[in-house]
Amino acid sequence: MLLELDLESERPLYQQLVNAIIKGIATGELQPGESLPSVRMLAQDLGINMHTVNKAYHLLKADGFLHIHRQKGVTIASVLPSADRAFHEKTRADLEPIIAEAVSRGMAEDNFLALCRSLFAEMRAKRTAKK
Amino acid sequence: MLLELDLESERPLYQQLVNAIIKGIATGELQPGESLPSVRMLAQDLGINMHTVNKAYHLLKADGFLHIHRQKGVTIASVLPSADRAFHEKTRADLEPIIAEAVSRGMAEDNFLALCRSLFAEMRAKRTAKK
Amino acid sequence: MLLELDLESERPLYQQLVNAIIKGIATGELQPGESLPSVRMLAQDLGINMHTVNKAYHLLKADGFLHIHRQKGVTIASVLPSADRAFHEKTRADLEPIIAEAVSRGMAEDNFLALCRSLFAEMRAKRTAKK
Amino acid sequence: MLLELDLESERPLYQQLVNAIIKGIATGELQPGESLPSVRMLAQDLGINMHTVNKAYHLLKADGFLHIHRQKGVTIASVLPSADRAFHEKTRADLEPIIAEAVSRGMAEDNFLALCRSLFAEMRAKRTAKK
DNA sequence: GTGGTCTAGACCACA
DNA sequence: GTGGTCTAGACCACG
Repeated sequence: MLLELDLESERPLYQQLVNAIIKGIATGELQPGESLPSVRMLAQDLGINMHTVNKAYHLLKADGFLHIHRQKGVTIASVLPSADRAFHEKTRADLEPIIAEAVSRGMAEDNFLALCRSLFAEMRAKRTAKK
Repeated sequence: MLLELDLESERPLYQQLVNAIIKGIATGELQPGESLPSVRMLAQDLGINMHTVNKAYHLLKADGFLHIHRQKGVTIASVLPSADRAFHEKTRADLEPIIAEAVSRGMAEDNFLALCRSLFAEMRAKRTAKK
Repeated sequence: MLLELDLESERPLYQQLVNAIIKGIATGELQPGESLPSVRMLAQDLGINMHTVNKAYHLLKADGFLHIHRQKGVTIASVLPSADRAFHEKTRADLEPIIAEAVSRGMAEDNFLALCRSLFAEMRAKRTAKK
Repeated sequence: MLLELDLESERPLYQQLVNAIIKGIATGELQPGESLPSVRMLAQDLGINMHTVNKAYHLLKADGFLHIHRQKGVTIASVLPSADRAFHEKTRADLEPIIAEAVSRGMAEDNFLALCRSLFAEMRAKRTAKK
């Protein structure tokens, strides 16, 4: 899997890593049960510090996306976390300011929904390409 | 307009302020051309630091949502910024990790779109109520 | 509040800190809403590294015992977490090996319960002494 | 005796093994004087490293639960260690953080004691069933 | 070789 | 001055 970090971004590196891995899961590039590089390996590959990778891994572990074994290393959870109520609320809170700005700028609801659909389609595209 | 800040939130206060004002515009609570409290007034009302309000105002000015006159004070722009290409790309970038997580958690696309629609409806609701 | 860390112990320093703070809450030495020293201050007082204190604080935050504000610093939660089902199960899992060894060594159930009661009494003692 | 190890657990395998064997003694599944599988056998059965089993056995030997003879193999001690003063203190130290958290979370002392009793009962249950 | 822990020290965002 | 982030490098437990 190809990971690209933007060292210039305001978004913390560990957050970018978290997003990249979740995206990898969404697109099927990372399959449940699959192994991830060790913290040190990935850190070296990305040219960042071990602890930064470690933090990303632990956040994903806390959310149930990863399993971390002391010896076997890190793997994608075989059973991924579900879209529970807490996730719905978090998503709603995240979307609100985005949609508020879209409305303020006069973006049509249909355009916004089309944008969402295209992103969903993008995830699916890689997923099926994989098969 | 009623502003609610969450001092416990991880989101910076100035960011919450920006979001709240944009939401106010989206719901019609804040009309184009309308005046906003002075930096000092709002800071006092909210019990926060003047610099925090200032930062929020200037970010909104940079985005074209506000005009800041040395004499006349702060007003909502009479012509709001449009949903230009840059905004589309920013929105796309913001939505990507959200949608990636939704997909990873097995949330159906329709559920996600329904959530977006309900947020749009919420904005509209206040808008028409206002009329 | 007096914190004592055992640098020789196998138990990680951050874990000892977590335990000490929870004990402080149990005995009433630390009251809900009360402020805790900043990570740097406490680290200096204890002669340990800032990150170690930080880790302890974040674990306690994750469990709902602490609030961490970017500016105001760290405070004991005003509403402490409850003894929910997850806590019961964790406690049961923690107690099992302890009780198994007690049984193996022929310790009478009553003696064990008396030991528990004395520990409860100890917490209460400081609590009422405080009042 | 059936041994179940949780490879995903944070608890080291050797520690789980120690606990499992002590629990076996507590429930009577393992009787004083009884033979245990050799290090190699058990390691193979459990699919774990020989050194891990070895470490568990030696810890139990140090506590007086096991005898290790070069020829006769490994057996449960015919005279089990007693609940001496050192054990009382260790138990007290182990219980303290657990009880502190229970108190902090507002768990009633009676509930906690009931939990302990149920665990004692569990051990006894298997013991009598065995007879 | 893996992650876990701890240290030391730096720069930044926030208010 | 607060916590947040990141780096660099060390030693240890585990298997």
